[in-house]
Amino acid sequence: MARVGLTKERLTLAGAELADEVGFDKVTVSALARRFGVKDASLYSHVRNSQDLKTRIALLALAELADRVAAALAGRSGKDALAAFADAYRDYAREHPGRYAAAQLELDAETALASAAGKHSAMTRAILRGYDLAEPDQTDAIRLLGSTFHGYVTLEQAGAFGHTARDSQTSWTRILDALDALLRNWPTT
Amino acid sequence: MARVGLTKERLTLAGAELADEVGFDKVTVSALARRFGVKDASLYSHVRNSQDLKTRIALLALAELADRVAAALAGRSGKDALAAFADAYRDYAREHPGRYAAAQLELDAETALASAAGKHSAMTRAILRGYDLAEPDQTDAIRLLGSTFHGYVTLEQAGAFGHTARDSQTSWTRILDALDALLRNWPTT
DNA sequence: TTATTTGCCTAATACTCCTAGGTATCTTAG
DNA sequence: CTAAGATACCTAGGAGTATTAGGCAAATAA
Repeated sequence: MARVGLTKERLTLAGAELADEVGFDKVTVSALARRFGVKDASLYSHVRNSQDLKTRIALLALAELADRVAAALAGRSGKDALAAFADAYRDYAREHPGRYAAAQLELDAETALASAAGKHSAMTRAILRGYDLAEPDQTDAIRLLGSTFHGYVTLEQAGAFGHTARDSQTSWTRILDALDALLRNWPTT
Repeated sequence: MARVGLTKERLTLAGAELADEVGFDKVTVSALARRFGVKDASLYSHVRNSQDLKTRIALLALAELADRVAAALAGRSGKDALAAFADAYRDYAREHPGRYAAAQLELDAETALASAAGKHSAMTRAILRGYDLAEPDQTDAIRLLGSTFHGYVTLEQAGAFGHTARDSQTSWTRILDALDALLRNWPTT
């Protein structure tokens, strides 16, 4: 019996690929074992359980996404940064729907701290440097941006924007324009 | 063996309650059977399968949500309507997290047509009547609003806004202010 | 080469989903 | 009011997934 060479890392990566192919919720220990041509039980030397596997995939996705966003953001500011951030986000979700869904997995406090989640919020805050917003408006604006991007990407993935004449790419661009205008002219209370 | 009196409707409602208690993804045929004190197999006289049960819960949630939004929207326009719509949405999600998750279930085309989904998009469009927006800006604005509300509610539910000083209710109110300002002053290309 | 680690296996239990076929309870027509 | 039919719920059982325990063989270290 030739060994296949399983490791945490290979399982996590294969799990992420599987998620992109069939959906994150269909990533299962047995499906992954099947993919490697080994028995289910063999995976348990490498991951604690199904939840552990999913968490690892989620952390992988968060890290990948953070890297992409960081690269996109480098050297940009103002609306350029806003668009780069948003596009990095959306592109990742479109290229890797399963991984994106994985990144949405709610992590326990400890795991979240060890994840790239902190990096994400720092980067979101960085976008606003190009706009003149003080606290607490800044926090509100961050929440608005995060909500809008996440919501758009989720709804787009669910096919919500595919059934009308207006194509999704155009709406996306116009929404970025609108958000930019809003940030430049944030209403005071 | 006294009969419990199962029907599609009671199963669907109990499924919705179960979803709110333990999460939509944990709504299972066996859990529901346990709740009624009957055997798993007994449910299959009333629902076709697990997917059918989930779809019914989703349709229930969509209909309930549409009713709430319609009631909230009645007699309001402009920013009032915007806030009423958004609050109805968010309140429903907070009171019924499982149902709200169910409403996100992707339905096949036929089921979607028979659902309250059409009513939802009509109502979203109705909000914009108080603002001076022509097509295709209107479609873009609808997508922005839908994305932001859905994204905010989802992230809030995931606990994303609970760990900083700024409380979520305040951000929500300010974001509605900001969106109102944006709609009143939609940037032209 | 031997000793040790460890990668993968078999075996077994539990839970969920679902089908087939049976029995008991309700409903309704005569 | 009773017999006939419909149907609510049951038992039995097969298939897939999650997980644990313990074993053998392949890789690695001594």
